[in-house]
Amino acid sequence: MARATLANLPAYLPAALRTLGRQITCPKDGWVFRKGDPVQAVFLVLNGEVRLSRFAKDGSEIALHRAGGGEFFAEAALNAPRYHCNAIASQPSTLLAFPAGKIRELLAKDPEFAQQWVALLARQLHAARARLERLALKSAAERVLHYLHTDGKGPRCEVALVGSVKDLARELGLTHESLYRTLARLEQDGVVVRRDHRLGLV
Amino acid sequence: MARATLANLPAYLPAALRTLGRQITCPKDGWVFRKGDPVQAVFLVLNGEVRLSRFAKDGSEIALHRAGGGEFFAEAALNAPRYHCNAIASQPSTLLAFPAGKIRELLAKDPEFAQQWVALLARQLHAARARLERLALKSAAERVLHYLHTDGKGPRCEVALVGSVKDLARELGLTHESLYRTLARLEQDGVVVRRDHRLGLV
DNA sequence: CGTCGCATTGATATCGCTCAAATCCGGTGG
DNA sequence: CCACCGGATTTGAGCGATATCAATGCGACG
Repeated sequence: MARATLANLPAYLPAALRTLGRQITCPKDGWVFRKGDPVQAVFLVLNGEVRLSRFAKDGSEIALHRAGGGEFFAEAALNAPRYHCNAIASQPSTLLAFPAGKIRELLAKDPEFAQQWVALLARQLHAARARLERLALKSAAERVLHYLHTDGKGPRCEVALVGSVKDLARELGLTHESLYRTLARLEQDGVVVRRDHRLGLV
Repeated sequence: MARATLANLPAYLPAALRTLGRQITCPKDGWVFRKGDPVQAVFLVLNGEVRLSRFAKDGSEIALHRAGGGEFFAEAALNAPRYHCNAIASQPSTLLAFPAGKIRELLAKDPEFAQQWVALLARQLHAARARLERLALKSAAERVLHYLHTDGKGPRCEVALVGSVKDLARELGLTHESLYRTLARLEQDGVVVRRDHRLGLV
């Protein structure tokens, strides 16, 4: 039952939303919504991963965003009548769906919620801009170092390589072969270190 | 005097902010704020460009974001006590500074403003993700066509080339030489047309 | 009239992409 | 327990598109 998920809820989830989410599960490659569907909800990923994407005319899929555990997605849909991209689970996932109408109502009536929601959007915007700046870099090594500087934790700018290196390659807009070679060269040059499933500077 | 800038204010600027901004000018390479400074304001670029950056240990500057005319920056600072990056003018710039305290107050007390602010952030997030999708494309021609499809108006997907082509090149993550060649080839192949200062399909 | 920045085109170099192959590893089923 | 399989990882070779460097023309502006 839904209450069992309360333990998994992220700390930054606005209090007003804690009882509003309807839990849904999605198998790998299952569709959460499709481009053009009427907007009904905003989502929070509890487990798994959902990718937002569009399909080019040649059939190739272009990812706009990947939302992992603890992340919202489709927040920007609040002002739109229809979704403008597809949401597909990259892994078996459990989500919380928050009715868009309720959220609009809260924004209008609950100042505290509005502040929390603004903070949430600002965080996402910040992350998107960092990624944008990263993709504008021309060399693979620059992108890796930019990633460490913006997403790394602690003095060593360490990041956990949670999935496969191929996933990181997608995040950086590189082929996995290029990323392997770049990581090998950076490590050989003493710029980064890989240990266990962590990557850091020095 | 500050009132003279009212004509330049973007249409999407929430009404509550129109009298709140303090205009400041910044020379090229002038600092707007530094990492660690207490957060005092959120900014809107009227003219010029401001880059948000950090400095790596080796002294190299890593850009997190560049904000151009009509764009806000440091909106995410509303929730933080101190700025977490540097803001430096890449060109001589004029900005509007909105006191962070006032904005927090408005968010708490003015539901209409809160909704407008949320809509503003959502629009920016949407635009950022569209650009992300574009930068993930590998070929210059694909990026140009994606730009026309997403930002173009009307059946011909026409866009006005407001600034220099160099500016568009930067937006697309290309050198201006590559963009010139790509546009020439696309036009020669009958895919796009350039007339006056407009670019469109067919 | 000189200077400056944008526009345009040419020549060359470079870096990442593509195709290819070998190895490793975990899981699965016999 | 072992054979097998699929996916991730890693390295190699070559190509091609874009970056880079360079040169010229052009218009604006002082």
